[in-house]
Amino acid sequence: MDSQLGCHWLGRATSHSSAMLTTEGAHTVEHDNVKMDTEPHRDTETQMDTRSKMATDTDSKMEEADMMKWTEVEFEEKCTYIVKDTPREAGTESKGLTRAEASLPRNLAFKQLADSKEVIGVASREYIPKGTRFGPLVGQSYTADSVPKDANRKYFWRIYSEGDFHHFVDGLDEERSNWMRYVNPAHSAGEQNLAACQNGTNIYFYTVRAIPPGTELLVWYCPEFAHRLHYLPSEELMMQKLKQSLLEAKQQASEEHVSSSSAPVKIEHSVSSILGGPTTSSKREPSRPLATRPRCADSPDRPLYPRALYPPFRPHSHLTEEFLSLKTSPVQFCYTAIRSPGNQSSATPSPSARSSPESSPDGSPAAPQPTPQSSSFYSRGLGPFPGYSPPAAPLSSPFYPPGPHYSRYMLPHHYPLPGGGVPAVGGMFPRMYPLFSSLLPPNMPLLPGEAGCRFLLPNSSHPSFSTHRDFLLSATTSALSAATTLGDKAGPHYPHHPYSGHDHPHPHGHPHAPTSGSPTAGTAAPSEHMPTKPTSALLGSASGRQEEAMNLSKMKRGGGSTGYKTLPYPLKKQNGKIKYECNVCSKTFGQLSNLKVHLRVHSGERPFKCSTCSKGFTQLAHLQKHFLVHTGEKPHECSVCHKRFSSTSNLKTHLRLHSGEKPYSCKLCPAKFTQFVHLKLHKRLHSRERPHKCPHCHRHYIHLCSLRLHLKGYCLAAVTSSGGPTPSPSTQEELQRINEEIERFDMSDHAERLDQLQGGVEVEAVLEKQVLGMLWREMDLKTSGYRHHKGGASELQSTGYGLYNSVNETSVIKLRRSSPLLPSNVTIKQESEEQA
DNA sequence: CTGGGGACGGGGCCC
DNA sequence: CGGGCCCCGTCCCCA
Repeated sequence: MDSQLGCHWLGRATSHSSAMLTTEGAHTVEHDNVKMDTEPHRDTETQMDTRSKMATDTDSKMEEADMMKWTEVEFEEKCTYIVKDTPREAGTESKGLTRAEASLPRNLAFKQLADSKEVIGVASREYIPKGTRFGPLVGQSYTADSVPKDANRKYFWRIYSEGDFHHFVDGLDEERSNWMRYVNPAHSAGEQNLAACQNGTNIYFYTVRAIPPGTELLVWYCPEFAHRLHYLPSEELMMQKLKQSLLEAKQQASEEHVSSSSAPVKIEHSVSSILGGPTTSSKREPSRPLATRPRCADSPDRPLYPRALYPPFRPHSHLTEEFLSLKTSPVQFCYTAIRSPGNQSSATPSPSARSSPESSPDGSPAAPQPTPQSSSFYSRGLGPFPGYSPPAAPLSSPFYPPGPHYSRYMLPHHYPLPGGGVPAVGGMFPRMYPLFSSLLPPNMPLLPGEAGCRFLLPNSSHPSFSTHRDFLLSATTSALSAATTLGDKAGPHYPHHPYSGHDHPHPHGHPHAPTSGSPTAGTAAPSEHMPTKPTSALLGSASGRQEEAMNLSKMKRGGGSTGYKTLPYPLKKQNGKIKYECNVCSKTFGQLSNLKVHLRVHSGERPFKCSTCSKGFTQLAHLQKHFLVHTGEKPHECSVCHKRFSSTSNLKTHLRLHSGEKPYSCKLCPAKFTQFVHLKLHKRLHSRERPHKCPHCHRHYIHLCSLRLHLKGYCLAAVTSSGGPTPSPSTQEELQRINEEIERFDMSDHAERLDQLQGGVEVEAVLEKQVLGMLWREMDLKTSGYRHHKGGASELQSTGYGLYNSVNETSVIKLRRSSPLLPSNVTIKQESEEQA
């Protein structure tokens, strides 16, 4: 399908095809990284040229600047999308997946080495909008006292509470962690597409830019996070320092340098070491802002390197040289560095986790590295998902994550934390140690229309960095103050997100409740400042157009809504209770809110507008659903065939294909359909002109013979008007069935032929017997009392009209034999049957 | 014409 | 009270 083409490359996860792709990607990566590493400030141009032609610098910078001002609180509150981990299900182990691997959300894919299951990174399988939250990071919790002395701390994350160390989250054990352990760190602003934040006691990764399909996720601290860690706000600055340190290391370690062509070494580098300088960890460490490092009682002799990456303790390895020389593709470099023996991912340090649990804390040598061409993405849980071909490689073929991964796909920023998130604990801040192992840049071109989502530009000279300090809002900085600041700075181009109306700054700087789920509450909402149409940050970003940041609710009001607590007309009371009745269609609703929403149907008000396609919707939920069209998200998966759908309705319809349920049946023929629309279309077949109208009732027939049959005692109106006893309801029902059967016959070719035959009364008698005989047969089949009736159809068949069987054989009509209105022939049939 | 799917509108209900 | 979720229904398109 054409729809699959866009992302096809990612789905081609076979070693062959993916190798080709990876190779191509490697070149790009190399190219970008060469420039990035040598001339970091030019990376912006490179990436802009290759990926973001549609994005204007202004838009990107604005988005970047805004995002980089966000505090962790803002990240949490303004989060637009929430992607939960794939729920753990029984049998996952049998698929050879670790818990960490199995937890990968459906819209992500592991980057793997083709010849092993070694996970070396995480990439997007599809477009991921800016403002998407992943997480929380899962791992084993250790208090300072409970940490094993010999613990491998490469995956340690420190959770802070009110500035003090609270506990560790250890992602080492792949059976006790989640996929986030595999995410590589960004080493430049241009690469960064995730920002790590601690919300409450959990660590989340937020997308800080729209992520095109096939882009590796690369995480870095959010500004506030970095600030708390006393880290450099820009990873590029960090990288510069790293490179400087590596240069020093190279000089100092030239004698003990390990050839890059020799057996690869499992090289890991922690942020700490990077900062401190990799020459020697112990030597450089003092230069690092140790004061920022949380005091860890359990690591007296060695600082924590929770997610070490580059060779922190082996700064003289080939990795360093390669990194410095930039002669080797970063991809290759990455593979070389992280390759570990065996295929078990648990033993394989991915660039994100890039530290093998089995590896020594200081990075022991690893197995020979594969070529970069041998790496591949493999998508798990692909199935027949549009845009992603199920990987043919055995690595991934059996992986079909269960159920929707987007159970709370889109949540308002104020929504409670999903995924069992621990309730936020005020004042708890994370300490993060993102990895530096992967030099893979987001090398995939942007998708059309998403250019505006570009948040970070790979340019350290970007204002977002030059003003970075300004972003370092205190942990207690309220969204209000931040938003106000942003609003003042960003003005109408502030990159709002879909729900941003709630707490985004007003374009004119009007403060409002920052986190209120009810945007209107406490808002003066001067109409002159209220945009007439709501927009969504998400939508706006996806569209590439920067529309005014605005409050959805305000917009609704400004857009002509009936207003807050008011309706344009008084409500009536019924039995002392307010009757929420629509003054247009008189529909009543149980709640005022429902009525108000309903009134938009009549007013035409569509306050929720998609800034991508400008479509308007009456409800935000509809807009949210609609936006899946642009993102390509299909959160609902068929449990049988794993096909994915954007809506539950469509999934439900699809499930009928598996269950065989066809709830929409034609009353005029045996046809049944899974969708109502199909029945409607089908019914048109029955809508032929019917010139033969019954003089007593509404029925009319195509063929005269059918009318004659109908008039032969089966017209309820005629029976009633004839002075006879009023038929009982059950009898009326039976008559109805008979007439339906007559109508079916009327639709058949047999009626056509019979009409042409003009056989008169004799033929009609046969017809009657045949029609009713079919009814009997149906009933008898149901009751297992059927005995072949020699009349009816068989007789018709003998006269050349037996094809009618095909219709009646499947009739569901049942006729009670005791009906007083039954024709005599039916009675005879009954008797004969009972006598037999 | 049928079957299947995508997209969307609308309302009920819960939080 | 509004937001969000869920559901049903409808229309349209395409094979």
